[in-house]
Amino acid sequence: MTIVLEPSDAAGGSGDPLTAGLNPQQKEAVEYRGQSLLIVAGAGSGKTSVLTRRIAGLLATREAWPSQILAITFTNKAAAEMRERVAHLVGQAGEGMWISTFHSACVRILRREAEQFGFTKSFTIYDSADSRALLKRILKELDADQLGLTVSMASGKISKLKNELSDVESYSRQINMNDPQEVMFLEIFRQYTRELQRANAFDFDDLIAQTVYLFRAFPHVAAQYQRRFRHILVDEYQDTNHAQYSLIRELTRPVQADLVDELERGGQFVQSMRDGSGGIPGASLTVVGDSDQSIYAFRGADIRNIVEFERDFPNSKVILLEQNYRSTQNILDAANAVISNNFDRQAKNLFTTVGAGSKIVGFTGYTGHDEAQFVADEIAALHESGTDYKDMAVFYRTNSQTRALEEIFIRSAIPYRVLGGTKFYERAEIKDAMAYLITVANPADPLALRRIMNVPKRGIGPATETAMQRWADTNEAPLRDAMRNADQLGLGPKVTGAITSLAKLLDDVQATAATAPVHEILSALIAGSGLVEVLRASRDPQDEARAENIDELVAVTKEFQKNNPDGTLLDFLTEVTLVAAADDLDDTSGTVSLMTLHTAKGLEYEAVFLTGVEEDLLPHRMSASEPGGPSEERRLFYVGITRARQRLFLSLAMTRAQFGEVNVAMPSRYLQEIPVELIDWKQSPGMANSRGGTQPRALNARREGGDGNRGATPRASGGYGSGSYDRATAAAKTKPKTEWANRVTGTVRDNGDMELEAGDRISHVDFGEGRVMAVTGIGARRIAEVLFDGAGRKKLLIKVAPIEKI
DNA sequence: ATAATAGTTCTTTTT
DNA sequence: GAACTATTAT
Repeated sequence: MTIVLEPSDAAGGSGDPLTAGLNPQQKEAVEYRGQSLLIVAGAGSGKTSVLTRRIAGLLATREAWPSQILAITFTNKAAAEMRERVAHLVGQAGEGMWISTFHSACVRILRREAEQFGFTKSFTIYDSADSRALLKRILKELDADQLGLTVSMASGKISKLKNELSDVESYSRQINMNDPQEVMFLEIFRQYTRELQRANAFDFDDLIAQTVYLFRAFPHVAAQYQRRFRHILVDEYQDTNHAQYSLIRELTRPVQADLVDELERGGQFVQSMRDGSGGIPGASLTVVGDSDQSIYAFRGADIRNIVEFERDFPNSKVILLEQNYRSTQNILDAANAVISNNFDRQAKNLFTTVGAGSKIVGFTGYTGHDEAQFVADEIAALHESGTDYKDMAVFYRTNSQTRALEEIFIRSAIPYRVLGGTKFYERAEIKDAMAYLITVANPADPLALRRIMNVPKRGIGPATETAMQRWADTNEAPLRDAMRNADQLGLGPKVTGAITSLAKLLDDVQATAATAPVHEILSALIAGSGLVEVLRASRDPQDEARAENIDELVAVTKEFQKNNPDGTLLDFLTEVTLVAAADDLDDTSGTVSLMTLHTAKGLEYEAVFLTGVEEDLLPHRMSASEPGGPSEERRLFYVGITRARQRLFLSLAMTRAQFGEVNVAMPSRYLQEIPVELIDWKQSPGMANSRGGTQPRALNARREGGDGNRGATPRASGGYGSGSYDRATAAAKTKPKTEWANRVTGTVRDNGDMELEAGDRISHVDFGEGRVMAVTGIGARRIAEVLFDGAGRKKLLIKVAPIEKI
């Protein structure tokens, strides 16, 4: 993403390149010097530019060394972009700054200081799935479901407590000991905490909370960082939670004279930093945010942090950026109208000088697929008229909405990529391979060890595992030792052999881990365990895809080693765990981006499709019961709208398939908040409802699809046995549109080498009959341009489109 | 110990 | 529709 700053009327050709082209408010935000500064930056107001120029200014004037700057961003991607843009402005002078996310910065600090409080620097990080797995074990052991406790309740509550900086001790003091459920939860919390400590692991929330704990418990440690960071800048401040807020508070605290003396004795340079009392004054703090874009309350983000900033940090300067350099006035009018329905907000009105622009386009489909087809058609049309695919994005509220979109996009030969969602690293086989790496990096972690114990199958079942656990408990030794001493467990010779050889493999690889490159460690583990070998030998076609995924992981480690020649296994594991959905964005060349509204924050596109604008989806059903839920959902909608530069499309469906069943959907309440004259409805909710004169293409399609005629011709021409052909055909008859649900194996339908040329007549599941106008592309990417009798012109990917020659 | 089958429950958003 | 659980049969 790039934010282009238009020269404003007020700012003229001042000589300073850092403020050239800025409006007066932006200029002030770059140049203001003081203890604390709040920049209230409306969507598209050029805040990234302001922030980078502010940093560049500090460096260029020698007010700060790079090492004295700490900038916190929301994603690693944003951090990388900021670093790049600062480098662009000041060149080499920017090296040594800390620009990272809260989590990455805390990992960096914790790795250095872990030994201060009972961890080693090789700690691992548990992602949400890992901590859920751990909680699951604990709940089962305690029979907690008897009291109605679930894993998601427990993990949600623990996360919330940690975000509030509560630990087991402080929580135990505030509960009602007569409520067995609360007592049970406390026990779960206690065991969870103990297990993490034993495993030498932190969960996501710990990374922040434990850093705060570290600073509070060890003032001399905190003093080092307070001395070091003189300028702290925080982006997306409205999304900070209490723990993150506290971290900032700790970092900006002044250092008392006696601690400065201690630093000095430790060899740190402090002389010119001391103030009158001999201490070091607190770092200067700049925060940037927009309370209208606060969308992470569910994760503990506290909007009060930004609203009450002036109270928290007295004598703060506040600068308001309201001029928008991104969107057309029509889009901004819609955004302003929507957000003004949130009553408890500070007044703010975005404006632009670029003009009204096109109207917002609205569309109501009969089904989610119909809606997706609309999106695909509009994208094709935009592409034809010169908009690059990479400048278009499709947003949705829930990840499950991708299914229909992907299916239609594949058929329509629209190149796309999904950001976030079921990520590469969440796949079971990747988690398996990663667990091998974790056991080598952090032998204390029993969770990872359990995961790989019987993967691939070695005949080590639950019974064997409990036997080992029992040995470990009685000998007060880690699980790994139980494996090394498998012969003492009194198990069968086959199992014993399997255990000892796994233990040997892990020990052998571990011995090389300090020096060997990451990809060699991984390859050794894969070769030694037979992980890929077993998958390759399987008849299940999905296993082949899984094997390829693991190969891909090896490639990733090679790439990592190339980019970080000194990178250790721990560095690799950390990086992988902390990547965010939007971090994946890098080479989006030539593809449409699909993502949730949450990952869309901070990005911008020429054309934006906001899909599923329905009640129970946006606002989401779950938000209704939460305090502040509907307002937060409205902000989410607002965030989506304001991502668009030129074109905005709002779409919804009359019916939506959710968890198997088809439900009737109602238009979102937020649609009515947009002035009618701003929207040009291609098919309004009313029109779709009446099923009257407008072309009911989806209904046509249904009838066509159900006539049973299509099943007569084989469409799987190669690679599949007759059994799978039958199944595919049967499935196609009843539910033709769910064929692509399985993305592990790629596309199930395969027209193979179907020959088509201009003039042929074909029949399509959705669009009925039509005539081929042209065929372009080669091989698997052959595309047919078809003029359908009822549905107009479409482009189809021949290989996978549900079509037949007639 | 494992593979296959049938039944269950749920899904918001994410570092 | 998927992911997990419980119950079978091998």
